[in-house]
Amino acid sequence: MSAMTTEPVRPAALLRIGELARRHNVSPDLLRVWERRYGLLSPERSAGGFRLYSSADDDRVGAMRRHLAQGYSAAVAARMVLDAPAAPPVADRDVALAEARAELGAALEAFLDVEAQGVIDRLLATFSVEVVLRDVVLPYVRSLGDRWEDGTLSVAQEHFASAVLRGRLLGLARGFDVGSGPRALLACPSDEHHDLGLLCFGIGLREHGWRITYLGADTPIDTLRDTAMRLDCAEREEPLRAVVREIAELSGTHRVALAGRGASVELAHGAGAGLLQDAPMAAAARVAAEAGRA
Amino acid sequence: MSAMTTEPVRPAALLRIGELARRHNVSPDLLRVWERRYGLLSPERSAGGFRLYSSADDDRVGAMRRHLAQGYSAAVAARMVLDAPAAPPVADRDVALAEARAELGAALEAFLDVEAQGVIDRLLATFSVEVVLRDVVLPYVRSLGDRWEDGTLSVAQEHFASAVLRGRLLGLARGFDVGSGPRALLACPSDEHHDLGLLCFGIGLREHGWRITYLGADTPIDTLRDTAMRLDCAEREEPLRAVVREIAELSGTHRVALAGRGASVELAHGAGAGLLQDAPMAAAARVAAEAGRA
DNA sequence: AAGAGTCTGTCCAAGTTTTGTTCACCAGTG
DNA sequence: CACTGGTGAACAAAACTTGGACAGACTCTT
Repeated sequence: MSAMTTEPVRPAALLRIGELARRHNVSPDLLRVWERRYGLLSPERSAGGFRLYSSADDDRVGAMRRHLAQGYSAAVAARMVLDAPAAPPVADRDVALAEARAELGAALEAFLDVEAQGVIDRLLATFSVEVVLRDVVLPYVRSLGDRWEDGTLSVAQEHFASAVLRGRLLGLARGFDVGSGPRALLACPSDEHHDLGLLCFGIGLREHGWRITYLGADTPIDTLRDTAMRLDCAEREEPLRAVVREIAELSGTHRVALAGRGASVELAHGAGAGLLQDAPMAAAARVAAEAGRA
Repeated sequence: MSAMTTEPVRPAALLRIGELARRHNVSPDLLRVWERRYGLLSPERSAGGFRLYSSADDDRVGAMRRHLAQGYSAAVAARMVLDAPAAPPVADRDVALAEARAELGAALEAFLDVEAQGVIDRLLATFSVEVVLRDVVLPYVRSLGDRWEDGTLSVAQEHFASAVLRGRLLGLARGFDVGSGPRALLACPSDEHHDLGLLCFGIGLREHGWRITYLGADTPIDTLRDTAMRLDCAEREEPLRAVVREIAELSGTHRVALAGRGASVELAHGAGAGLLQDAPMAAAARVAAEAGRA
């Protein structure tokens, strides 16, 4: 598991009921009642009889809360949690991913940090990074954008969701420049602040052995040029419009590709740059394959 | 902070109980009781029977306190400390921190992701989150800003460093809304894109038991208001200027504080808001303490 | 549409455990 | 001598336990 917190080891991390309750924003009474009625939890006991919960119990409470947030009744939710270990040979992968997407959205839009992180943890434990990004994170990011334009989503919800996802993605970006593959310099142009797609693309390339230098949102074209020169990097990607002349210049010495909503065939052609029209993860795979062939 | 120039913390230096207690802001009685009940410490004795603590004991007390702050009960915390392998001692804390800061800067400015991550890993293994943020990350972020204005640093370097640090900080922000403490809603106002300081402040508050909802950079004032209403949150922070009227309005129903370079006494006063002028980590400690007293 | 039954989270009360502090009294240190 | 430390017992507050009662929201039946 790649994205652990700072806690080094915790085999014996036992929590008492108050702390577990606090961590999930739930009352201690409720935890006891879930134990009594549904057998959801089976904590050890201290010498004096206090409940001591393991991290497995902790996970179960998180799952329970997620299911409740989805609208399941407590009894059903508990049953689902308890049956879960038997279920992970998930009947249908696509269904599981779709459900996860919905859960992730529900959690993020209700500002439930812990639950959202739990969904991502579970996904990463079951599926590859590529699949998680391609089939859950990116679709959700796209829907974020759409619904933000609609006004269906508040700016705060969009910001919160972005912050949580950016944290996870940057966590996955550890070791971005390790290895000996070709190097990609990734940046969004000036005034472009939506960098999550680019970040996913970078992680995708990384999975194919590339080294990434990630500059992120709102990067002026000339600092990009300078950095491309300075690093021995051979590639770059970026989404937008009227820096065509500079891009054209740069594409003389480096391979440049445009991507994202602002990119078009004409724009790319005019700048002498490549165009990435496919989805980020697919584009990453393709680019890596092409570079390998060359 | 510790102007105890009497002794330069030689590894062989043995502390008596009063000094150890003072260093950790804990009563001597408590140290004795931790020793008797949990066997946490095993000090040597002076000829006359006084306890003499080694630096390993010193570390154990620090670890104990950290676990306690995380919500573990004393018995469990002690067991975790005793089960964990002892960390190798650090010769001189301040020197180590200064060196780490230099290393971190060098790595980031040379676009060396792995090295930078390694420095942070090492720091977090040795020091508490609060210390690392206060004495390494925040000073470096500040110098980033300064040198960016100077032109000493390229935009790319600044962007890269920000991205790496933001990733780590957001990683530390996991479980931001866990618990039952007061809730803080954190955001930078519109057009403010430097959120690292705010993020550190949030982590600091978190360490003191607050729940955080983090919206990040460039958040319009009205979405902030709506979200403050929607969550039961009682607090908020944010750095800037001509949304004074809206802030004034909001400060009627919620506690509001301004911070950062754009904040001034007049501005805060005009908006009926508080002002955080001290360093982020200190401000976090202070705010938490004040709220606790109230 | 009213009533009965169910589900679910909260509240209560009396008793126990855990944990930090206090106290009384004596001893070591400088 | 003034101050700090050692010991052990007692203490008080916080946290927890058990078992049951209970109110609000549903669902099902009549």
